[in-house]
Amino acid sequence: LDRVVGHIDLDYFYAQVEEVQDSSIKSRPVIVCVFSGRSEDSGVVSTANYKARELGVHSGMPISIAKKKLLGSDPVVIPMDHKKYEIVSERIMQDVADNVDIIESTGIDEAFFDLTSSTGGDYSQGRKLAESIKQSIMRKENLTCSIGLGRSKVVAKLGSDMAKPGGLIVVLPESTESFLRDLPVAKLYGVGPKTASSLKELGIDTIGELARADPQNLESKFGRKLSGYLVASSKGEDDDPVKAGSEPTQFSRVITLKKDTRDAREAFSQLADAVTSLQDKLSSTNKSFRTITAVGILTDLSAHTKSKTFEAPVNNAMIIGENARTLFEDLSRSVDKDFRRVGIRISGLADNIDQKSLSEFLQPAR
DNA sequence: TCGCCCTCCTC
DNA sequence: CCATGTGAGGGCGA
Repeated sequence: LDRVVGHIDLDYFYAQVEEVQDSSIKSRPVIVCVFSGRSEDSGVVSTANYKARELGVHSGMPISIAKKKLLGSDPVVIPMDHKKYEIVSERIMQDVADNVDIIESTGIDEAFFDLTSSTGGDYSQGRKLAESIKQSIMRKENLTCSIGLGRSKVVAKLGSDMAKPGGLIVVLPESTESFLRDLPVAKLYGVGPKTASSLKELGIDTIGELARADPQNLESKFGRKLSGYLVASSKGEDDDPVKAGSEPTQFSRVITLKKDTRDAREAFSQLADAVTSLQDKLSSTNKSFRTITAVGILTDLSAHTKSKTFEAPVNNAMIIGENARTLFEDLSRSVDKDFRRVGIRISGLADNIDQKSLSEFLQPAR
C-alpha cells in the first residue's frame, strides 16, 4: 500500500495575514520586517507579498535595500507581530488536523499530513481531501495555501513548493521518478548551498543523477545519515513517517546588540529580556533543561558558543541568568572580534516532574 | 556523553 | 556599516 503524504504551506504567510486584516493594502507591495533596532532601518525582510517579490524583494533581504527597490511603488512596511500570526496559524492547523489522519507541524506556516488510512491509498480521494482543505481555509480565513501530495515527505514538500502560490500538485506513486528526475538537487529538502555545491563537484546536478550515483561514494563524502537520506529521497522513497505531536528539544533567544562590543557584562545586560523570556517559556511549557549555551555572533558573522551541562535537569529561574553571565565572560575571552549578536540556548529539555504529576504517578487517578 | 561546530529549514 | 530570530539534527574530537 502506497502512503498518501501531504505537505501544506501557507502562502507568503505573514504578509498574507496582514492583507487579510487590512484588505486595502492588497494591491500594494507589502513587506513584513524584523527591525533589529540598531539603526532606523536595520533588520531584514521576513516575508514579502508577490507584488513586492515582482519588484525584486525577498525574505532575508536587508530592509534598507528592500525600501530602495520599492521606492515610488507605494509600499506597505509592517513590523512583524509573531503573536498575531501564531493565533491565525493555530486556528488553521487545527482545521487541517480535523480533516487528516495525522498532522506534523513543522513551522508556523507549514505541516506534513498523512491521508493513507482515510483514503485507503487512493490518490483521487486524496486529491479531493486536499481540495476541501484548501477551500476550508479560504472560507474560514480568506487565506490561500499550497499543497503537495505524494508517497513520501520529500515528494509532498516538493509538490507544495512547485504549487506555490495557491496550487495543488498531486504526484502519483508511479509518476514519482519522472517528477523528480530533472529537478535540481538543491530543491531537495535538506540540501542547502553547501551540500549542493559538494554534489556539483561530483558531477551531480539533478535528482535523477543523484539516484544513479554510487552510494559508497556518497557515504564517504556526506557521512552515513545524510547519504542514506540522499539516496532514498532521490527516488522519492524516504520512509520518514508523519509524526504527530513532537516535543521541542531546545529553546533559544538571540538579540542584536545596539552596538558591537566584546564586553561580556554589556552583552549580558542587553540580554535581560531574553533571559526573562526563556524563563517564561520554561515555566509555561512546564519543562526543565540540562544544557545552557551562550551564543555569540561576531562582527564577521561567525558564530561561537560556550556551554555547560548539569547532571540533572534544572528549571530554577536564577540558574539561567547566573550561568549565562559566566558563560559570556568565558566566551568573550575566547573570541578575537566584537559581538554583533548574542543569544542564550537551553537544551536537553525534559518535562517537569512536579508535585501534581508526581502524586498522579504514585497514586493514579481513579 | 559533552562541547563545539556545521548545515539546514522557514519566513 | 546591510546582513533577524527559532529550532532541528549530525559529525567529530576528547
